Amino acid sequence: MRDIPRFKAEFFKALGHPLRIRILELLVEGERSVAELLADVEAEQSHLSQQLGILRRAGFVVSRREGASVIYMLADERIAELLSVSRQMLLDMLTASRDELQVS
Amino acid sequence: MRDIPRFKAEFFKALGHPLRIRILELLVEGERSVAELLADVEAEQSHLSQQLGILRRAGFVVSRREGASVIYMLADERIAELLSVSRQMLLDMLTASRDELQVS
DNA sequence: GGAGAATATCACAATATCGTCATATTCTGG
DNA sequence: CCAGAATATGACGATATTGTGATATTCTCC
Repeated sequence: MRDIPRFKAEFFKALGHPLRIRILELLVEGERSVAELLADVEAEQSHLSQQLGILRRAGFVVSRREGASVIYMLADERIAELLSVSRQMLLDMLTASRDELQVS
Repeated sequence: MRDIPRFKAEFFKALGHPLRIRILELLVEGERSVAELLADVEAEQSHLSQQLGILRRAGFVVSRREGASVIYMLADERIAELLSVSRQMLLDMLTASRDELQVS
């Protein structure tokens, strides 16, 4: 299996969009219908739906139909872990570059 | 600060390329010169250099010059953690979809 | 200082992703 | 069954990313 980097790159690429990150952050707090997501996010309905589709096909979220609406939830709790590790790394990077500016 | 999703997306986008993942996986094992990386990776020299630049600007790696060559290393040990979490999640996803095929 | 190794940058065609608008599908209530 | 709400899909121009080949830069050794 020499395609692991390819799969991993696909995995991370699916996280590489502000709207998709926003969606995942909302879903970390709990499952939500598309309408609820749409209310919390600044995006067109079709755009949201498309990004949900990308997350679904990448395996980050699962959906179920409930009457007229569709509910999305995280497919794996480790997604929250990924998001929080990245958040902490980002904060540290920002701090580091701020310190560098101080020095120079 | 309402641009956190934007920063996080940039962060993950920098991981969203097979060659960049490959580079990071090699650097998890220890620092390496560009020439050494080039030997372990199937890519043109200029392409490798460009992807190293992306990783450097994104803050994932740091480099130092040592004589005629340039040595790269991970900027943060948590990168190894990110890669291993993603690997495990990918394996689980593959297992899950294999099981689904069994059933149907 | 010049030749050549090691690395980085530039220019650019090929491809992929993004975001919008229009339209299709699936459900509910009457 | 029909109207309308909720969600998904298709088409497509705009923009970004990829990967290659050519060239620039930086270093070492003679």
